[in-house]
Amino acid sequence: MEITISSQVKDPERIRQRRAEIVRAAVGLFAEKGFHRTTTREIAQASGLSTGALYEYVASKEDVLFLVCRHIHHTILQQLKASLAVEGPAVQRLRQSIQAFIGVMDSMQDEVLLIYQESKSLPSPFLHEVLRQESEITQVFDNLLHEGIRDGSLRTSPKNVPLLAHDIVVAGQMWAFRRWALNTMDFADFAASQTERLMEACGS
Amino acid sequence: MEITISSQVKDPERIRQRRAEIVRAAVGLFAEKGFHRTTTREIAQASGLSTGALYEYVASKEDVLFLVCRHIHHTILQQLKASLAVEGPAVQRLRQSIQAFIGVMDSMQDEVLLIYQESKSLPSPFLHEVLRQESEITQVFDNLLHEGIRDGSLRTSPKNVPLLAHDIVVAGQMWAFRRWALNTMDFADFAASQTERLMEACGS
Amino acid sequence: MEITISSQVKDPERIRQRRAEIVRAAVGLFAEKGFHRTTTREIAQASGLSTGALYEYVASKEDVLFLVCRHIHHTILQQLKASLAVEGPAVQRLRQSIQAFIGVMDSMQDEVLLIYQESKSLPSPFLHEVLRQESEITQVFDNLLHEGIRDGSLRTSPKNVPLLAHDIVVAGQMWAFRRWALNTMDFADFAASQTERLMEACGS
Amino acid sequence: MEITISSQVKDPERIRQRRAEIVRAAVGLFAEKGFHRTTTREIAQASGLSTGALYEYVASKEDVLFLVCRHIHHTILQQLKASLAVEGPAVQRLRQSIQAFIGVMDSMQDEVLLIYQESKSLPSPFLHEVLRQESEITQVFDNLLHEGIRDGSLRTSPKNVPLLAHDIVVAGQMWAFRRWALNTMDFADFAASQTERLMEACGS
DNA sequence: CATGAATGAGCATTCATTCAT
DNA sequence: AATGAATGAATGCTCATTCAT
Repeated sequence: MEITISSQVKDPERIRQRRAEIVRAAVGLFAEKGFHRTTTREIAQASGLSTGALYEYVASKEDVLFLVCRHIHHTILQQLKASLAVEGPAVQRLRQSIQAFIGVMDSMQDEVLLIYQESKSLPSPFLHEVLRQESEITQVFDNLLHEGIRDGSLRTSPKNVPLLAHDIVVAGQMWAFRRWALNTMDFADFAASQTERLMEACGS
Repeated sequence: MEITISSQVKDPERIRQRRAEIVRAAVGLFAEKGFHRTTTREIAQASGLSTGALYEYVASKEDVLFLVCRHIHHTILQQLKASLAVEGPAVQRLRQSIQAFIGVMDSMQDEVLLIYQESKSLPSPFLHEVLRQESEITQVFDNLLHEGIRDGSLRTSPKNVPLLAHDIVVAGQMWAFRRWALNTMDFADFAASQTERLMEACGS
Repeated sequence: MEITISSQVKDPERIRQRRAEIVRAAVGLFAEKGFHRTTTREIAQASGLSTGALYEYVASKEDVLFLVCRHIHHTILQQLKASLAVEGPAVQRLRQSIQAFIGVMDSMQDEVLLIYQESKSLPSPFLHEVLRQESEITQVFDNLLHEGIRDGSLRTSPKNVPLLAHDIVVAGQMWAFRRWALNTMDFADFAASQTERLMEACGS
Repeated sequence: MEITISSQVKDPERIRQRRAEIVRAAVGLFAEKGFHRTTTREIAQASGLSTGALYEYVASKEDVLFLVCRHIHHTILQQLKASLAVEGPAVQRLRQSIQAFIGVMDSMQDEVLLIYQESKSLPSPFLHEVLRQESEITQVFDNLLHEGIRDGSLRTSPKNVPLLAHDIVVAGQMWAFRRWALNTMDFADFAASQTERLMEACGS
């Protein structure tokens, strides 16, 4: 199910470590100069690898981009799901999750922007996997909204749910991709305003 | 104020015509394969120019990208401003503009996506100009919101205005940049839902 | 029918000239160091072209190899066919052709060796064309043999013809590909001996 | 006299076994993809060795090619010499040897082709040894021809002998290197025809 | 003004060989 | 002896830009 990136190296633990280094290095480079303007030599060097060693852990530059995108999504999803581990009516968990999500968007501005700008450079199967992961994020809110409707804590129609879920995600991500305009604004204000607006839109 | 792209050619009308061709060709190519994967040869050919002639109307590939972005913004702004030419309370003009804007986003999906994905490849002065134009779009809604507060047709605080304006723009643009997920949805439904949600958020 | 090698350049005469240069340069390099040990940079330089210019006349290194092989076969065939332009019984024209062919093998030792050693590096469609051309050479002798049988100047069975034709070709080519062993021998002796032996085998 | 390929390993029997594996693997790979397109990794893997272990039995990729060529020649010579162990006039042993040789060419088509196409990649001292072995094969026929002249079973002049010996070898090898054209022919027919023709050329 | 051939720096990727473990 | 990860020079090819005609 999960896409597997092939490696020449046998030790899985070493692969894990080196790829973590590669991703760490590449996020910085891609965020700074973009995927196409970053050379594999730069990625290798910034990862502490030789030109050739990079290709022992990855089969192409596109593989690196995919690893980067996947890592970003994993991180976001993990933090988002952690925020769900509270008791109470769905409306409360929804608010919690929106706040958590916006917080993650703040701490991962570069990464979110990167996905917006570079994922189109992914080969088709990789792109689909990345979009699937992006959908998974939206799905978290989709599920919460349905729960809220079921337990009566949210007053909105199920037919509004899918779009509302997307609105939530986009309202959070914009802190990253419209940073150039929103940087005059205090993050706390942004987070509070967006949360309130979204909660109301969801019928809280 | 406006950035001027230099040209070897004297006749301004010829420059206008040729650049229109270049932009038309480049929008298609950039949308299809991205800025970096498009070659200047392809742009020239698709514009009906020779490789060399392209460089009589433009000094670099980045110039082409800038012309493309500027043209997209001009088109959007023009259509958006046309929607303002109605009488009545601001609330009514706001609704009109939001609907118009979402309509434009639908008809310019490729172009909007293009700006999201490729504007980072612009050299700094160009990028700033493009962001200024993007702000101009937001400003349209910003102004309408302030008007609505002044004429009492909108019940919201002025301090909410900047973010609300951004929310409106992003809520429209997402039809373009999340097309991969929203394509299961009918455009009319999308437009209606977003308009309602945004109007309520604005205190209509 | 004939395979066409694509070029970015429009002027066919210029293509002809430059490719002639490329072939001339490549024959020398391939003969000296082999196809794989020759770099495209070397080919370009030896052709009086820049690295990039080479690729205006050819799409890949394999294209160069094909052009080389085709040129060699064209030259051989042309000289071989010139030798047929005599009157008289087939037996006489056969002898003439064998002598001419062996003479060509002598003057094109490097080229014949090159085809033996490098044609396997051709992509499949090119390889087939090269083998077709090689067959064309054999066919010349095949035809002469049949003529000789018909006009009674050769006493052999038609069923022997195909193999005899190959024997002739190979008996000539060996002057090139077994040069390392035959270089103790005088060319005139070689030519005379092989011609006699082949003529007898053909039933003259 | 014999060239010795150095090894890091002490035990000669182990060297023998491992090199036999290497040769077996490399023949297949070289025949399939050629010397240059085969990687040392592939050779190692196909030999059941690790990348590093390969270099304990061989000092370079060229060493492998040499071992391959030498093994091929050994096999051919051994089978050829086995065919000489009959009594009778030289003419009879010659016929026997030609038939045996052509049979070997049939069973070793890939190997013979390999030597034709790849031996030029051998470093000079190796190449000379390989050519010496090739000469040894020719020498078998050279000797038989001289014997036949001495014992009166062959009517030809000693001065024809060297070239005749080469003709025999080449006439057999062509079954391998012109396989692409001769594959329409039955092997038995080929063997019979070539044997007759060669015997006659030798004055039987 | 227009053409399109030429330039050459730049890039992703490969692979023979080495060497620490 | 064996392993397999690491090295880094080398290579085929691309493409933005220039400039002679």
